[in-house]
Amino acid sequence: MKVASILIPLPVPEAFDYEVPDGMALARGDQAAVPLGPRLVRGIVAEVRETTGSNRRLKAVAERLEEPALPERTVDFVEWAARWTLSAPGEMAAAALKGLRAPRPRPERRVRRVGDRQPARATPARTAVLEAIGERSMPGPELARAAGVSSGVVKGLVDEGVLEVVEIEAVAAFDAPDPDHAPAALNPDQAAAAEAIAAAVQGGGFAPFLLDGVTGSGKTEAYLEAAARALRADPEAQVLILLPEIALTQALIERIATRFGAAPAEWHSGVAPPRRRQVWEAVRAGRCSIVVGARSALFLPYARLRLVVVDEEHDGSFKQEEGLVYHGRDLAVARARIEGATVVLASATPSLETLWNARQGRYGWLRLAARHGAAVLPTIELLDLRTAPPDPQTWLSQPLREAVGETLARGEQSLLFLNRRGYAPVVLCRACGHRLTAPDTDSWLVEHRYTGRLVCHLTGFSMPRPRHCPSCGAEDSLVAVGPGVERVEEEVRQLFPEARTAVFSSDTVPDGRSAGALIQAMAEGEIDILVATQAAAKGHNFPRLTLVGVVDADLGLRGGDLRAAERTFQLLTQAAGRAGRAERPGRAILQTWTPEHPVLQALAAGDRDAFIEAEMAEREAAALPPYGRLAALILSGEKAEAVEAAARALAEAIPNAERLEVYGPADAPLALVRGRRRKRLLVRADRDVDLQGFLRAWLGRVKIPASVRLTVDVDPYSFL
DNA sequence: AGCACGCCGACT
DNA sequence: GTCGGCGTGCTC
Repeated sequence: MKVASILIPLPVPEAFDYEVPDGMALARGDQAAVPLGPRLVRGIVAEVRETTGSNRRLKAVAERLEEPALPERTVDFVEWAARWTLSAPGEMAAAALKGLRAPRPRPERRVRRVGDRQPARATPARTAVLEAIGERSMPGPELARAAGVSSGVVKGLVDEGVLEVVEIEAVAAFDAPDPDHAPAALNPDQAAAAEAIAAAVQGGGFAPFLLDGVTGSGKTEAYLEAAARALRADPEAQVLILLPEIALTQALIERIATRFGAAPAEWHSGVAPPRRRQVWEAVRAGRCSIVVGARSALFLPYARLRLVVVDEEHDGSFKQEEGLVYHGRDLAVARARIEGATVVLASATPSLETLWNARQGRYGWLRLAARHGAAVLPTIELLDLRTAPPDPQTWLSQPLREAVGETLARGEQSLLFLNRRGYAPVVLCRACGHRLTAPDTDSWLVEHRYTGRLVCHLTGFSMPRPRHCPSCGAEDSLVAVGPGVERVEEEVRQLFPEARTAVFSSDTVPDGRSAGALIQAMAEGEIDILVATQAAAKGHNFPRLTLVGVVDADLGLRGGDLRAAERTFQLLTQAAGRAGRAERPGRAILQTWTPEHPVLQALAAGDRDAFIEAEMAEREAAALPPYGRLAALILSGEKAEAVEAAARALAEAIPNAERLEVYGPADAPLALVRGRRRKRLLVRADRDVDLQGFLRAWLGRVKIPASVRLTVDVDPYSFL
C-alpha cells in the first residue's frame, strides 16, 4: 500500500500520514485535500512511499487538487525553514500557498469567425461586425463597440453560426523584461560588481555576496545590471528582489520598468488576492522573470530562481515577529543555497552578521566606493548638549536652530530626525508621579496633539486626554514629558512661522500613497523643514536637502539592546546620507549628551571601519552574535500563574549542554501585552553548537499547557 | 487552528 | 431535570 506524508496547515510538529487510494497519482509537492477530523483541509505532499502496512489505521487522501504542484526546491525550502525556525512544517507550507486564496478567475469568453461562413442576410451592421473582428478573437461587448453596433447583432451572428464563442483561460501576461532596453552607464566599481554577480549566476551553484556601498553609490544600478546579464544569458531565469518595506516597492518597480521596458511582478500583503493568484501561477509556470516584494515573496514557487537580491539587508523590518518568526535575510540566503542560486545582500550599512560572513570569506565582498554624480558626503558634527543645552521644554539647541535658519534663508531643505512618534512619549501626573499606561500593559501612553488623544503604540489603545489623574484624581496635573516628532514640529513652527513644515511619521502618513505624496512634495521642494521618524530614513533622493539634524542621537544607545549601537550607527549614517545628495554640500548635526561614545565618535569621523572594529570586539568578548548565536523562548498567556509555572517547568528541564547558557526566565520587556503575561528565556550558544537540536530536545521534555503559548525566536532581532 | 468532549449555573 | 459556559486535548 502507498502512504503519503502530507503537510497540514496546523501547529503540529510533523507531517500526517494518509493512505493513497489505488489509481491516484500523487507526488511530492502536489496539493491534496485530506480528511482531518470532521473536515477536509488542503495539504502539500511531502513524501509518497510504499509500505507493507501500518500499526495505525490511516485515513485516505480525498483528492489530488487541480492546482499546480509546488516545485521540488520550494518544498525543500519550506521543510528546511520549518526545521531552522522550529515551527510547524505544515504552517511553513501554508505560507507557500498564500497566493491561492482567491478562486481561479473565470475563463474569458470571446467570439471569433467560424471558417469563412457568411450570414444568410448581410446587413450593414453585420458586415461592420465581420470587418471589425477580422481573424482575431475578442470579447463580444468589445466587438459590438468596435463595430458601432448593439450587442444584439453579435449575438445574432453567434446564433446563426457565423461567429462562435470560445472560452479562453485567463492568463495574466507578464511582459518579458528586455535586458537591453535602457542600460545605465556604470562607473568601474558598479561594472565590476555587476560582472562578479552575473558571472556567479551564470556559473550556477550557490554564491552569496555582500554588495557594500555608501548611500548614493549606485547599488541598485549594479544589481539591476547583473540581473540584466543573467536574463540575457538565460531568458528563463527568475530574479527576486526583496525590500524591507512595502513603501519602497513602487519606486523600485518604476526603476525596473524604465531599465527593462517591462514592469516586474509585485508581491506583498497589499496586493489583492486575485492579483496574487496571477503572480503565484506565473512565477510557478516561469512566465514571470522579475519579482519585487516583501519577505513573504521568499515562499513563491519559483520555477527557475537564479538571483535573489536583499536590498537594505541590515533593515530590521526583514525580521518577521508575529505568526511565523523568521528573518527574511537569513531565509533568503537559505533559499538561494537550496536553489543553487546567487544571493546579493545590499546595504550602505551592512549588519554585523553579514560583515562577519564577508570578512570570513564566506560571502564575496563587493565594494562600491565611488559616489555617483557630484554629491559629496555631508560633514557630521556632534553637538554636545551639555555645553549647549536647549531651553527648558524645547528640544532644539541654539546651534541647530541657527543651522536650520541659515538653510531656510538659502532656500534649501532641512530634515529633523527623531525616532519617536506622537507629541510626547510619556504622560505623567505632576501630583503623584503616576505614568499613564495602556490598560493591562506596561506600555506608556503617548500623547498625540493632532488627534487630542493618548495612544498606546503597542496595542493601538487610545483615549481622550483625561482632566483628572486616573491614579490620584488631581485636576489638570498631567504633563507631557520628552519630545516626539509632533512636539518638535510645534517648536519649529514657533521658530520659523514662515517655513513650510511637515511631519513624516506613521501617524501623519498612514499608507504608501500618502507617503509617496509627501516624499514627492519634499523632492519637489514644496517643504522647507521635514520632521521625521525612521519612516523617512530610507533611500529617497531630496536634491535640495542640505541639513539633517538628529534631535536625540543617544536614543538608540539606551535600553541594553544587543543591536542598539549598530542600529544607531546605521540610522545616523543613513540619515546623514540624506543631506546633500546632489551638488549642494550637506551638513549633519547630531545632538547628544554623550559625544565621547565610540559610536558617535566613529560616526563623526565618518569612520565605519572604526565603529565595526569596536563593536565586533565587544561582541566577540561577550560571545554574542555574530560570534555566538541566540534564541529566545517567549511564554505568554492570560493567567500569570500558568505562565510562571510553564517558565519554571522549562527552566527545570534544561538539558545539559556545553558552550551554551540559558538565561531567565525573566519578565519579557513589556511583560504585559494585550492582557497577556509574558516571560522570556534566552539561550546563548557558541557558533558550532547545534542550537536547534538543543531546543528540540529541551522542548520535547516539557509539556506546555494549552493556556500558555510558547514562541521560539531563533536569532532574535529585537528584545522587545 | 477548529472542533470535539467534559464537568458546573439559569431556564422550560 | 436540560442548554450551554469555554477549559483541555486531539486531529494521520
